[in-house]
Amino acid sequence: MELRHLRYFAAVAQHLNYSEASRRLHVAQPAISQTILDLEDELGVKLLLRTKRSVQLTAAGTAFLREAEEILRRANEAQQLASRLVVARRQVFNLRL
Amino acid sequence: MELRHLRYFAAVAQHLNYSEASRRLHVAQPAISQTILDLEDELGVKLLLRTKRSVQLTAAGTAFLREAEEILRRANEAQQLASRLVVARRQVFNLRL
DNA sequence: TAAAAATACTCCATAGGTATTTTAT
DNA sequence: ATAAAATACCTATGGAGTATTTTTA
Repeated sequence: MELRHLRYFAAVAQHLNYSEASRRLHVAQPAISQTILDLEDELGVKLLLRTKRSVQLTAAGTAFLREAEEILRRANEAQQLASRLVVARRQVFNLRL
Repeated sequence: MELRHLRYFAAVAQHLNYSEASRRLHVAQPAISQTILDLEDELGVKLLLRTKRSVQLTAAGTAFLREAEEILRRANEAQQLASRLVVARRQVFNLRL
C-alpha cells in the first residue's frame, strides 16, 4: 500500500464518482479503477459498491476513508514541516539556497 | 512522496546505517540511497548527514522521522482495521471467503 | 585499507494512457 | 441510449539489481 492508493481512493470516495476523481487527479479513469481494485485486493475488502450508476461506500470503505484522510493530512503536514525547517535554518544561519 | 520513501528513511534513521537498513528491508543498498536522495530532493531538506563513516540525523531529519513513524504506524493500523472489518462482516452474515 | 554511501548502468515491473467492452438505468 | 466502471492492450517511467567508484576515518 502506498499513498497513491489512498489519494485515489479518497478522491473517489469524496466524489462518489470515478470519472470525476479522474478529472480532479489528472489521471485517466482506468488507472483510478485499477488502483482501487488493487487496494481492495491487498486489503481483502470491498471499499466501494459500484451499482445503479452510482458509487457508494461500504462500511469498511467508510471506516477506511477516515483513516486514509488522516494519513494523507499528516503526510502533507510532514512535507510542509520539512520545508519550514529549511527556512528556519536559513534564517538562523543566513544561508543562501 | 510515497510510503516507500518513509519506510526506507525510517529504517535508515533507526539504524543510522544504510547497509543495515538494506539488509532489514531486503532491498539493495543503492535503492535505499537513491530513495533517500529523492526524498530529500522533493522536500528540499537534508534529512541525514553522511559523514565520518557514520550517519546522523539533521534537525529536520529528527522532526521528519517523528512524523514518518506516526504515518507508517497509522498506515499499518488502517490496513489491519480493514482486515478486521472483513472478519466482522463474515461473522454477522456468515459469508464464505 | 576498510567500510559504507554514491554513482553508473541495465532491466523489468507496473503505473498510466488510449481504445473498447460491459453494466445498469 | 447514455453514463460510468471495468477490461484489454501497449508504452514508458522509474524502482531495484549488480558492478563500480568515491569518500572518509
